[in-house]
Amino acid sequence: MTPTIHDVARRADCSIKTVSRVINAQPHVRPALRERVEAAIAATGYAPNLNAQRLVKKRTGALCVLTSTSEYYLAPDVLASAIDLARSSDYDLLLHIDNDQPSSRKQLASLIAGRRLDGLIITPPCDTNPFLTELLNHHPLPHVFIDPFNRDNASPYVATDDLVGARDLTTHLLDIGHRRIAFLKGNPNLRASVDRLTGYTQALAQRGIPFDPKLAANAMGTFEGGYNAVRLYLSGGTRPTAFFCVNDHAALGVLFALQEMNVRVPRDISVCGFGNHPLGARVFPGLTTVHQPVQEMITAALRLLLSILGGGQPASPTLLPSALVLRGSSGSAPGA
Amino acid sequence: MTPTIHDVARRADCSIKTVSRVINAQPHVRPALRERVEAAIAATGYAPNLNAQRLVKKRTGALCVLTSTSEYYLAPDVLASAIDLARSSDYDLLLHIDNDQPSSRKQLASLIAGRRLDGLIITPPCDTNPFLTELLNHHPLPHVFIDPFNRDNASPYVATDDLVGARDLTTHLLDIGHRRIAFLKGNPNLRASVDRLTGYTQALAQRGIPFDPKLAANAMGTFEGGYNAVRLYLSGGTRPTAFFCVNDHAALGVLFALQEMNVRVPRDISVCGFGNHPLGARVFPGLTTVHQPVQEMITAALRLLLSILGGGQPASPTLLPSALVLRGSSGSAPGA
DNA sequence: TTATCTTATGACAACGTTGTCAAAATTGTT
DNA sequence: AACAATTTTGACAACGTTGTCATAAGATAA
Repeated sequence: MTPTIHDVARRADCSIKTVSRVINAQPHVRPALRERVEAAIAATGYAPNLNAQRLVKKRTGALCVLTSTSEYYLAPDVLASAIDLARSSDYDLLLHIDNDQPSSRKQLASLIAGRRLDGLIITPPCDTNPFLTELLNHHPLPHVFIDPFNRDNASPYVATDDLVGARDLTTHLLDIGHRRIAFLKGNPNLRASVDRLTGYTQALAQRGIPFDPKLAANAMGTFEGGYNAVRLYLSGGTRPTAFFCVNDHAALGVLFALQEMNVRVPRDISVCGFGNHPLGARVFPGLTTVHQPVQEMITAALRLLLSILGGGQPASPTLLPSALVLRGSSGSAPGA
Repeated sequence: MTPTIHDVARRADCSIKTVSRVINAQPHVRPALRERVEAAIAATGYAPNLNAQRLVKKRTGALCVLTSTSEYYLAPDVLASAIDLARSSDYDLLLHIDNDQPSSRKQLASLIAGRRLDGLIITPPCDTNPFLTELLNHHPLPHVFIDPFNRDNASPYVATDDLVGARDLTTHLLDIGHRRIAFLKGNPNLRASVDRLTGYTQALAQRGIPFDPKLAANAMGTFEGGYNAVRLYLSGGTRPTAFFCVNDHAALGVLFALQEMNVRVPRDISVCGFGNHPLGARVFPGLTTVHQPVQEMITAALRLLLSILGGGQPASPTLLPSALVLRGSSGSAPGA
């Protein structure tokens, strides 16, 4: 039988309450007794029963990261630090993949309406899922957004400065002689997509280069989208000298298509992505991109959530900086 | 205040036990009363308190996938089906990234010795982590291995038939004319690494081609390992006509190095990986590889674990088939 | 020493479920 | 109609903690 607090108390010849005090590092236990209890804990191999604690403390002890399969690269190593952080605050970190399918909805409802969570971290594009909004309306739950579409929202959030990142990268391309830079747009329901496009146009405007709508095509932010966009572009008349893609997935599609068509990158055409997905460092040539601190965003969001749960004040939104990552896929414009 | 079973009972004018019966779909409730209770549940928005249930049922309600950051591609979409499956059996699926660092160890100990889990799924190379073994020795916990190093182990496991996969791919390379096929080895503590090498040598043997130890170099199963191995090989005398890498990570490193050195793939040298990591479909040329059904392995392992927890018999080990995935990175041997 | 204040300790009732078992209600049998 | 057999229902004690509050034990002051 696994030992309970009673076994420890009996062994240390004291009350269960005293053991409880020792476990929870509470004051009002004399050193001698404290030691006796600690010895008893060690001897019995006692560990407090989580469910009993949670029951009386009225906490579920679970937080959840709500994510869609598509947008972020949430591989375990990215999550590791968040899992770590959560556990050190005595929370389990769950993961829910919200694909808006019936089964996913049902489970989401069971999580939220079933009061199985203490808090929620919502990554895009889940923040624009009306089913979720509805659910949260009826069943209030502390939550934090990552990169939400609507920043005027009352809920706290963490985001990257996509606009500046995109502007900087575009400016860099202009600096190395590019004048015809195509922008491959993404999902317009994502804050990041919109901001990146804005950053692109702002950079052009700063150099007095008119925005040419023909240079802004839709790639849906997917590999296939990027791939198809290139096929379309290169069959047309004037080529761009660079493709700036709303994210790395699209950029990899572009790269693939160009290499397939024997277009030399970056000699003939430069390719840039956004996000600094690990894949970008594995393809040849390495993908020039903008680093988006996904891991930092998640841990920042979790920290925010924990501070809310801890009764802290509703911390102010955080904007994390992005940073250029220059690799082989970009270079001077042909003839520049 | 969130409603409890008492609120429902009061409203339905019956005992809490009856409500409990209805919740748990147990017999011995007359239809009329059952309906009244259901109405009361709907009216109050009642959902049972998980911790109370788990406390009395003596379950933690948590399973954990133990993974190392390196070996498998456990992105959320791969985990999605397992998370789904777990939740439909009323378990939370946790994730622990075991990097054998002090902090990771501490948390692993807290999970296992603290009896915070009902079961464990262990992915390689965690199965060879002595700290874990020790921990499980002292604190027995139902667990299932994925691709364990030692298959004679008493614990049930799920694995892929790496040997056959590697043999098939090697045979394919032989079929299209390759004779000097380099094999880039991986972590010798991984069952998969060993089996893949064996598959390679078996295929050679079947065709009467002697195994040349010079053609078997160590790439550690990493991108950098593959990259460095190529640099080493190509500076030497006779080139291989194909590189068969223990996994896709190494293969991507090989591909990168070759492209950097202007070696044409597959015209000059073919490159193959193992695992069918999503990256392999995103690079140009697409990576020829062997599909390893990671998602199926995880769900199979979970199903096994659930059946054990459900008191089923210790189901027999499962070997899932692998399958060739031929893409652009492999082709006929030069001059063949 | 005695009165007073502070600090330690423990009894006992929560927390919200499910399991056990006895009692009540219903059904079937003669 | 009376009795037995069955089904339905509920009272109450678990489960293993923490919080409340009363009391016991020390420390301090006179």
